[in-house]
Amino acid sequence: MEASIQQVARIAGTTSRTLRHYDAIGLLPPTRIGHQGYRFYDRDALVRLQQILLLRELGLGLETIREVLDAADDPVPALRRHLSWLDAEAARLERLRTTVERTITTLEEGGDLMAEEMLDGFDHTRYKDEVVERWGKDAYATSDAWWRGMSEAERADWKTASTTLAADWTAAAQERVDPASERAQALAARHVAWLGSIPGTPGYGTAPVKEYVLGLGEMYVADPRFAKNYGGEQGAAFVRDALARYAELHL
Amino acid sequence: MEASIQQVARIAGTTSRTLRHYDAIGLLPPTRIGHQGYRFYDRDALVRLQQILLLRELGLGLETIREVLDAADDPVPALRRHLSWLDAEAARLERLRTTVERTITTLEEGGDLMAEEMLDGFDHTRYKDEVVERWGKDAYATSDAWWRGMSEAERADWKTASTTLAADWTAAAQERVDPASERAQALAARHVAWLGSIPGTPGYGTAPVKEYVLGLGEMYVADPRFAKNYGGEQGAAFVRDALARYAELHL
DNA sequence: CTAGAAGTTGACGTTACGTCAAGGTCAAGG
DNA sequence: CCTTGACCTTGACGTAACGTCAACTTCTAG
Repeated sequence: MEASIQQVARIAGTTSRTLRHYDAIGLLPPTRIGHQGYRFYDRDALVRLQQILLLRELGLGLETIREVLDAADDPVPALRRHLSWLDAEAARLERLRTTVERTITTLEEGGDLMAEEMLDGFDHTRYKDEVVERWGKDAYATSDAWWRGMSEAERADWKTASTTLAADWTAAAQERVDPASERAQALAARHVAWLGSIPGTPGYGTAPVKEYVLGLGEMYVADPRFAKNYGGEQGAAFVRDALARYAELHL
Repeated sequence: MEASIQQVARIAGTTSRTLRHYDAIGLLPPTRIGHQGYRFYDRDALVRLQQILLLRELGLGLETIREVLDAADDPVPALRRHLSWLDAEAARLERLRTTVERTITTLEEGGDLMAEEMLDGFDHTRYKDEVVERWGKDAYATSDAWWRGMSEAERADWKTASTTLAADWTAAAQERVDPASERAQALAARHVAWLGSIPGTPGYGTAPVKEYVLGLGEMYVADPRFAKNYGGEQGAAFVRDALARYAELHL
């Protein structure tokens, strides 16, 4: 039993264009090609098409589908991989959601789009809840007061310094420097000194508390808002590793 | 203060290619272009770039970003729209997850990829839990026994009949027929008769129970596994409406 | 003066088709 | 026999947001 391209498309609930596409990429060649060039499909082809469409609905790419079907492989491992991909995507969306909501809140409280950026170097304010929970209300209140007490010019200077630091981190990370190298450790020293200059930091006046530094490092990696200051997740991981080593040796 | 394309890219944590792209699509033209064709950006451009990147991280498209920034519009509505898009995406992923898991289960229980398709017309087995809960263990057991008792040939015939019915529904839906029209109601009659021919269906022997038919209609729409048999959500909604009307008038 | 770093403009590749465009094939009806 | 209409064909462009050469020019430091 043979069917034309249009008939097959209707039966399977897709379009003739899709079938031509699958032919073009070699995923589903027609059973027979008439002297006029018309494509004809038999029952086996229809079965394969159904499998393709099934897998496609699960969200797999055509290339993956081809591998699964052609290898006559057990499709379960591929499906499991796909499952974890779905999970990763869901997690990403959830993070986006959180960020968007936070941005909306910021805007509605009177901030402009840049208000978020302006605080880039001043991580605490954006993590009020976490900071309060982990380091106490006083730490937050102190640094908050310090921040609010600065003049515009002072803030600008301070921001420049922190931006420069972040840029240097990013550059080092992009050059794939070893976190244990002198260069990275020098940056870590600057970073720690910078942290120590912020009133409210645990250990302010002497040197920041080791656990505080380690915790910050993790936060840089875990949260995209921080991570982006250091060149994404990779960069943040580099910062975290360098800071961790520095903290172990010197704090 | 001016900076070259490369410098700006590093500061903002992006690439020069991206900046050229933004120039090309008119999203962020450079402040000045040197006699050599080099692009130079000033502080304002950098601010705009930061805003662009911020919005981009939230998942907005460049076109949307342009609208938000150029209209000097309140970005909150756009962000809210984006938020609901994110929600829809999350829901979609969740559905996919469920389906993939179900497929894995099916495969591990010894079914092949087609086992899922083979049961297309025989909805009950795929909804064992729901069916049992709503219509009782007996209904499920009866229809299951009936299905297993058929020969391959009988199943093939039966499948053909149900496939044809689904195809007819799909065609009618695509032609935007009115669910109350004669054609749609004739299909509904066939559908109800078909349901009535399945042992285990509530009302088997006489006519299917009205609530059962209505419930099925909702399930067709709600679950993509059913919906696809009738040409997607739109098609399933058509089937549901036609069935609902038929059930009200005749059951 | 010359290497190397950085800049430029094309242009193709990516995903899975949708959507014309231009034209050949086939069955039915006048 | 001719037309109409349905169905088929092969291109080829468009999509989102750049990555990645390629080929060439310009700037900067030794």
